[in-house]
Amino acid sequence: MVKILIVDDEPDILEFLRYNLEKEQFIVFSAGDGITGFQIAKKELPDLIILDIMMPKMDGVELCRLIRADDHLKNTLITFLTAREEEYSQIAALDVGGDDYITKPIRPRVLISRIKALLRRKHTGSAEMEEETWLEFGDLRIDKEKVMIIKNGEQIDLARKELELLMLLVSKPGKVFSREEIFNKIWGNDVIVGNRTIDVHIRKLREKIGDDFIKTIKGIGYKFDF
Amino acid sequence: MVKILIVDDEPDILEFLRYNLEKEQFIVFSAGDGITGFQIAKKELPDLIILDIMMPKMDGVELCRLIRADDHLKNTLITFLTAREEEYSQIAALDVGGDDYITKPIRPRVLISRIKALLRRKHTGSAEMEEETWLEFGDLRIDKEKVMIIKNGEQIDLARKELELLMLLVSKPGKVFSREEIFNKIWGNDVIVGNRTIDVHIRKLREKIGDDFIKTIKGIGYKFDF
DNA sequence: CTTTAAAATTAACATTTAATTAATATCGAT
DNA sequence: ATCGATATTAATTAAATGTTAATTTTAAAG
Repeated sequence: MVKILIVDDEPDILEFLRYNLEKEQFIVFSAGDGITGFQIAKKELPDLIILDIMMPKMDGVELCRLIRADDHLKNTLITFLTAREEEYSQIAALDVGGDDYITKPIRPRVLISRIKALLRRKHTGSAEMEEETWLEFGDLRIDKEKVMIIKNGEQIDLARKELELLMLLVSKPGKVFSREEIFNKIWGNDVIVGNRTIDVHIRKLREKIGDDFIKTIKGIGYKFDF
Repeated sequence: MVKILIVDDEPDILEFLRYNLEKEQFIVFSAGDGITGFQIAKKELPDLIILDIMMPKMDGVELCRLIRADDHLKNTLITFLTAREEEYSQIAALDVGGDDYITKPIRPRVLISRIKALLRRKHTGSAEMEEETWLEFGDLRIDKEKVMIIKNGEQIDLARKELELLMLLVSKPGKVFSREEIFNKIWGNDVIVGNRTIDVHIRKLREKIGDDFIKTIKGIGYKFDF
């Protein structure tokens, strides 16, 4: 029986997670703040702890440090919950010893499959490291390794430049990339291509992944929006 | 005469499966929901039941539990149908006592060969889910351990480089291997060969195993696709 | 140590298609 | 309404890959 502890200050989220996890036969504990969470963790020794990053009193990162410093808990799996925007927190989270992070809004299927992947990884020891090479945004999955996307369950191949462009935009969701920046990163400073080239690639991408993801900021550039 | 029961809420899928199974001389029953499915199963005692995981009223996993709990049906073979995405369902499905699962979109050749393999396994009475050391892609079987290829039941001899190349691609189905990567893994960093060498080997492979399996991603590399 | 057949590689040429350009239309701010 | 920026579509280009056959290498057999 796998025990999971959830630490989050929002009751709605606690309830939502509890419901979805219990449906999958996990044993769920929950706490509304980091201090309580730490106490429960020490008592129950869960297999996995899901931590909200933003919390009053003690935030997730802080609690994670505590857990990693505790002899009985140091090997416990930790998954962070973060709002999509806080990408810096995500980095901090993994720095401080998190095993994974999940962005809000939480999608049950993603949540469950990530958790199971984590647990499996721990079980099988290590080296296997079934690295998830894909990113998921709503009904869009971007699989870099397979050079394709899955949109509504349908597989679509990308061309090289399309993939490069998409990965660039996706590397910082929400950030606006200027045309100049895109040229430099994808073509390099020296290569000279006409100024409609980017537009055409953007168009092909939109055709494949849908119009909603890539937004034009006129006079400035493009951004991947989600 | 082998009897197969299909339970799926999508009429299109039912019809598609029925067509393909009857073509193979199976006797086919079908039901549009779990409850009806269970009734038919008790009456007809099929050899194999194909269950869609996602269904209204009673989902496939639930029905599977029922079947496994029923004295007359508990040994019936069960194959799940899952969308490619629902990785976790697949795990749940096998947990709950499924014998196999097939991902949508369903490929007739794969379907039939999997079903036959299942039936064969049951007949030969090997009680335990013997670990399959081979990979089956439609009518192509690749046995990694025995290092041999069987196409349409006929063994194909591959030359050494051909085999190495195929094994490399198959080691991560779907992953795109760059030419550089292929060179490094098969020839080694130091050996220098002309740049059409890989193409020629790819061509010979395609000649032997069929054109559909190895896909070119221009500008990036090749992938084993199925 | 040849001989021989298969395999691997190279070379020459053909074909494919992603990437780019070009031409024209549309948009959006002022 | 105008102008600069972006969108769209189709045509073109250039690079990558496909194909075939000839050549070289390898390995096995005599």
